[in-house]
Amino acid sequence: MPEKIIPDIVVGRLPIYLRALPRMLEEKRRVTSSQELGERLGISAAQIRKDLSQFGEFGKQGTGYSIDYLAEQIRQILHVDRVWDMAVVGVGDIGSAVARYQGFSHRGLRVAMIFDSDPAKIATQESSFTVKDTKTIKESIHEAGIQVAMIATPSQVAQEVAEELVSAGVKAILNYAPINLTVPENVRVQYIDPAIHLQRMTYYL
Amino acid sequence: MPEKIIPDIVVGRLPIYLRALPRMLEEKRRVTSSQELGERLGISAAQIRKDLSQFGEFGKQGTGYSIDYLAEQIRQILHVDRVWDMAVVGVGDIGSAVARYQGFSHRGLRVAMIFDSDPAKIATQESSFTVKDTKTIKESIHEAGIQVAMIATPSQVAQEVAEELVSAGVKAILNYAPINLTVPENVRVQYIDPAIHLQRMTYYL
DNA sequence: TAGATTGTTAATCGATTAACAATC
DNA sequence: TAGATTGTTAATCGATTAACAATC
Repeated sequence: MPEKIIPDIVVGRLPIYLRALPRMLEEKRRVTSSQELGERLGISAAQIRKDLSQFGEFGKQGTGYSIDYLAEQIRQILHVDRVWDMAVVGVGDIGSAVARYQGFSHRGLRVAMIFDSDPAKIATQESSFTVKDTKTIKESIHEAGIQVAMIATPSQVAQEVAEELVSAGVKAILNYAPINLTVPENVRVQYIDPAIHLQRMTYYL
Repeated sequence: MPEKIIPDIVVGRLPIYLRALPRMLEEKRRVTSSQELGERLGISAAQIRKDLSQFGEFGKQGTGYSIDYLAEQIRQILHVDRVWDMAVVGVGDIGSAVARYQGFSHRGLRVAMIFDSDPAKIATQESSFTVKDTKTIKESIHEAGIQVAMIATPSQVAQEVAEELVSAGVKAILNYAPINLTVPENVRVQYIDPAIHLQRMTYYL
């Protein structure tokens, strides 16, 4: 039975829907509609219904969606109804900010390990972690069964770090280095580069 | 004369093209083709040619594109052939990492001012900046004529900070707080939220 | 000249929106 | 019941790709 292929652009919107739902709960809302959610997010109601309907029927005619239930369903779809251990490579400004960030654990992710190649940093304490030598990436990550990693190294070494991570079994990489990575097609990469986002806006200034 | 409207998705790819070009120069390349650039970026050659042709004719049949010339043209299109001053609001882990980041200036941007509301931080030194009181946002930013800002505050105050920035004349906001902002339609917002990118990948794990 | 690669058009593909029957 | 809102289909819209004449 061939599994239905969901467009990547639809998958990409699910985390945005999911992020909004706990905020609505905080406001003591219990039920929402595609229209209300759409207005908050600047997305059309039709699109939200269409996206969600790819995965099942989560709403009730006349009433809308139970916020709690919808959030739980999206968590399951995205596999964040569990917690994924992550490795961070590069303990510079960004790497340590990420290591200290408290916001991941509610969202199905957690930093479990950090690496650097600088002898002055290796074996020191950073947040609640002892910095490991990047030379041990393959062994440590493989042993821990970690599949998700963030690269926060200088651009020059990002590609080789990526290859090391892949050989250790990593399947999802979030890259903070401002460079395009080449990885096998069964590995996913996402990029965070503030300058890219900013240049996208300066066009309109 | 109505100016041609360029799709936002095309504008969004220009910074990606631009980022790759100086790297090619470093490798002593002087000329490239849509095919070569496309292979590096995982984008089709036809799309790159189509995108660029929206803005002019930058290549030569049979030869390709002069890397130097193309980069300069894209910089002009994106208005990063100058340097934009930016304000950073929130001097936590992310805010200070951004304030210290050296990579903006080559790309047409520069942090010029940082703000926090914590009395323990106001007037202290952070990187090369003296932290200003968020209460002075409107006055300081307006006086400096700053149009670009980054929000790196807790989510709870991000919306009100955004409104303050807008009233000070800011037209482009990069938001690190994991929350959707509501702004007037002449103001652009881009979001950076690592958890969103990560959840987009855990779907496939 | 022969080979390569652009810029552009037309064809294809895919995503978004509008509309509405079903139904809570 | 009347009103509201879903899930889904068909229509529209927009983006990507293929193909090729032009030309360096």
